Amino acid sequence: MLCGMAEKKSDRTRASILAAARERFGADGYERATIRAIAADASIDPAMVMRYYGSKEKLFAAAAEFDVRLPDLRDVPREQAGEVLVRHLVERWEEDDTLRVLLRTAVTNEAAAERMRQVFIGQLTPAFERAAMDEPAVRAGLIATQALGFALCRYILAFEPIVGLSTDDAVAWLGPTITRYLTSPVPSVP
Amino acid sequence: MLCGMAEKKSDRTRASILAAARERFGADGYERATIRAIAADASIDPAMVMRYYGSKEKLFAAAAEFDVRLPDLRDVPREQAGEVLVRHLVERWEEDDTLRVLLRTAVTNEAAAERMRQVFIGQLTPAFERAAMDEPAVRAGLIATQALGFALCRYILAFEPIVGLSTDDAVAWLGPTITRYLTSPVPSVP
DNA sequence: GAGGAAAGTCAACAAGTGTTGGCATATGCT
DNA sequence: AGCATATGCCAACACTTGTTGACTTTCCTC
Repeated sequence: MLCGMAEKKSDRTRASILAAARERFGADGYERATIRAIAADASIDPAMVMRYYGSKEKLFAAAAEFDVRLPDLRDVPREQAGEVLVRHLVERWEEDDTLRVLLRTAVTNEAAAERMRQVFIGQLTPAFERAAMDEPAVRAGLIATQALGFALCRYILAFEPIVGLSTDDAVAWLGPTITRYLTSPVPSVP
Repeated sequence: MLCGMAEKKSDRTRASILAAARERFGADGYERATIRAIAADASIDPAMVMRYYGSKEKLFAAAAEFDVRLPDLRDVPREQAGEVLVRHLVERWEEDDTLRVLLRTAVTNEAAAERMRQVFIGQLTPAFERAAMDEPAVRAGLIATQALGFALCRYILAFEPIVGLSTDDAVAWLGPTITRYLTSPVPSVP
């Protein structure tokens, strides 16, 4: 078999290591997710993990690679922007566990926290800037508080009333909040 | 010195251990906060920590002892309830680092997560029940998402736009959200 | 002051961590 | 075939962790 092909053997194990890493990091956090456990999940020797990714930190960096893939908010009217954004975020959260990895680890790992800042401030702020909003950074931050708080309570802390919400329920509750953070004039504090 | 007095020597070191533990747990999370580091902060031998608290888990349990001390919401009109609650929570957060300890650790430590559930669902829900609200658990959960998300972004992840908010700013922005979660009729999802 | 408990120190253990180098195996090319 | 390279496993390392037991010092009571 001539190996210009994409399907090399090593690529498969590389990928299975990454999958196992994501699961473990997401379930246990950075410190408690051990290389040995990840290797066991991938049915492989711990040394292989080092061979392929160099170190635990680099493996984590690979596992936490992420892009929010924001929808273009200029297409939707301001009053629906909140609901569109919430639905996008919740669905994104549900389909991809990378965000859960990031959330679990960002609390104790500075590199993960930095990436979180990049994603939620660094990607949201310019998007709002393009939509010609005032105070785009503050609005991005506020939306991050509600979105991350929801994810924290739903996926990490498992608050029953929040876990029990359907996607539609969540959108119906959170949508207006996000809309207000997007559209409300900056409150003047006396 | 007759030792019926309250000021025994051991009580002081006990307290200094607890203070150091709170700081370390709050700054580093459960796993990275080592007994040795806590002991060093308290200028004491690691063995003393075990002598006084038995184990790391018990020390953590002592350090995470906490009560929200909710204000009585029956006194305030519904329209201001959100602002009152937010102001109370933010101030509580600012004055006492126990909540930060809890937040940092709850993400990886199941015992801390359980306590978080007790505090935010177990204490908030019955308070709303007493105030004769419908769906008290869901409302408690939603308020928890916004409150915890705010704390996460402000104290743990250090999102600059959120760190920069004054207490009054925070109340002005979050107050209406909490009020809506308290008062809005349950959205009907088709 | 003598006796005894309380408070603190020291060194060590057993277990688990990330990480490394050497050695076997298999795989693909000529 | 035979060689070279990629892939994988094993055993060990250096280190840190929570935890323990024996020893010394300090302090209070008699």
